[in-house]
Amino acid sequence: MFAALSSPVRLRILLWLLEPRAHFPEQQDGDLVDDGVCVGFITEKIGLTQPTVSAHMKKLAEAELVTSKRIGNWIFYRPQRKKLKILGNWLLCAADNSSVENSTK
Amino acid sequence: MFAALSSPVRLRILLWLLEPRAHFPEQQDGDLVDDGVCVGFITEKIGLTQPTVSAHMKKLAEAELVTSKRIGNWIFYRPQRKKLKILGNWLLCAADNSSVENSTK
DNA sequence: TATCAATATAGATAACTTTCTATATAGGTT
DNA sequence: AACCTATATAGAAAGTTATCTATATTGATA
Repeated sequence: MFAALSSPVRLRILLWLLEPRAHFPEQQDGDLVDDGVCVGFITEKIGLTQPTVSAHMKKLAEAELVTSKRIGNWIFYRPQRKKLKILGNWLLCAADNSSVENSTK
Repeated sequence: MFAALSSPVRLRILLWLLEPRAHFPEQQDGDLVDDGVCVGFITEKIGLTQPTVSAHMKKLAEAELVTSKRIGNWIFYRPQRKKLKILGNWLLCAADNSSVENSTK
């Protein structure tokens, strides 16, 4: 998870996905919030090639920070807010020294 | 910060530093909690060479996840709990950002 | 069925990271 | 001062990651 977040490109994309209406135009075939953002929009905004973006999205998905959903030709990526909250709480917990030594990573 | 945490070795070390009494023997010249843990202890426990550990500690320090303090010959590393809390809260905040949240927990 | 459009996969290359060995530095001790 | 001990820095080799171009896959459409 930290590895997935450690790339500035991926972190930027994830933050965009968390507030899709602030960063992307409306989509015809899928709702920005309910369905996610299509790869084409992300590719255009980040300014890298489409295969590179695909690879980044794969890593975010493997870390379960996003989920994907196909509608027609498009694949929509949506952030997994629950996962981010778990990570946030885990950090707070670790910072407070609450003798939790889990290694479920 | 995420880059610093993305190495399993560094994450492990940081978690040890957060609970030093659970993971290290007492030190003569510095208190495990108040002063931090010396590089020698960390090196022995992680099973890498001393220069490698030094490099890892440098990265953690550059990310301000630890601070260092010299006492005599030793350098003691102590975790920056405040920084971890800031990161944890930032993640929680980012996760909550957008308006609509489907509660499929 | 042939074609198109959106995304994924494969493979190559460059850049970065991790680790090591050897050596330097800085503080303490004799 | 000379030496010892703990940690840092330098430099090289190996492993990993990011990026590209070219191609494959998958679903929609004419």
